[in-house]
Amino acid sequence: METKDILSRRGIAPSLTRLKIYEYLRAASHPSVDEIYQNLKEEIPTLSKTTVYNTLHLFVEKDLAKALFTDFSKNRYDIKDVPHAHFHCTECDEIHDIHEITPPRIAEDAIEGYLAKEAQLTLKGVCPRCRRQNTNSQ
Amino acid sequence: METKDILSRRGIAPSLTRLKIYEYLRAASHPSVDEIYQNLKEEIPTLSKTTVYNTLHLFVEKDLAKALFTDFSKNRYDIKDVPHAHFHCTECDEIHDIHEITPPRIAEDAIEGYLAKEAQLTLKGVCPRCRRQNTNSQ
DNA sequence: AAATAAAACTGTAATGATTACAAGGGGGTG
DNA sequence: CACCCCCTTGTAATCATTACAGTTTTATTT
Ligand SMILES: [Mn+2]
Ligand SMILES: [Mn+2]
Ligand SMILES: [Zn+2]
Ligand SMILES: [Zn+2]
Repeated sequence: METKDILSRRGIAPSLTRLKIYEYLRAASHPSVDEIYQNLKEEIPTLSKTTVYNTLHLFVEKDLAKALFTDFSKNRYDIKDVPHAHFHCTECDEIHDIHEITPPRIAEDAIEGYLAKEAQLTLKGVCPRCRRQNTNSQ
Repeated sequence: METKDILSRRGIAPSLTRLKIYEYLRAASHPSVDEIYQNLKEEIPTLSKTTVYNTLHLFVEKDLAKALFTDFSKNRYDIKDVPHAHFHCTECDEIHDIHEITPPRIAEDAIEGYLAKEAQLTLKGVCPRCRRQNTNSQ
């Protein structure tokens, strides 16, 4: 399906800016607002960072994207897609998709009294590349 | 075990400030830096917010506490204790412990190439109190 | 095609969390 | 008492995010 249609079907007008932000988010790996902004402003020189914020908020509201849970100070975003876990490398701060492990599927009423909508599973540790570098430099 | 000993055995000098911060963190529910600061400065009028930051960083480094993964702008902290999941209410922004569900126990080498150290499982939705309020106000 | 209204986008300023850094202070050791 | 270490403090700088008002673009109506 075309990006244009993905946005339209969620009631989002498919402006050029929104298409580009959506496609960047889809292709990149859990980018921050600033990463999106820095990269797209080459193509769209008039782009404003506020627009990136606005657009991501819109995507999250319309359930096209989600903000990742992290413990560093800037948010990362991800396309809503097949469920998967995330691995947060504490050395390089990259976030990798882990499809071998999935967050448990929680029914909305699984926890007495609560209304559960979404589950995120995040692992923390050292990624393959950083492990290799550590070994080599010893 | 006394708080003093808990700190000492990790190689942390048990100063009054550190004891109080540790005990606040233990008793409170996933406080932010500012919450800890605001509450403790009644008892310790000379307390500096920098000290709260320093102390929490130290606790995390020494594996006494951990920073929670969230998608809002200020970090929340938790005592390292029995594994449990967290529920993040999108209405009131409170974080509740969920002991009925636990993050999967991941072996260090569970994912090919990675070194996994820790797993956090976070649910998102509406907490019981906010659900009741929503119903009442309709 | 001009007029109008709605929506999208921009730039700047304000806010808030976090970090950087340099200096103050207090207790133990010689 | 002098010295040192490390805990603590206060201020300034940095960075992410939000608030907001104004401008541009797009769609709709006349
Ligand atoms: Mn992902
Ligand atoms: Mn907890
Ligand atoms: Zn890495
Ligand atoms: Zn709530």
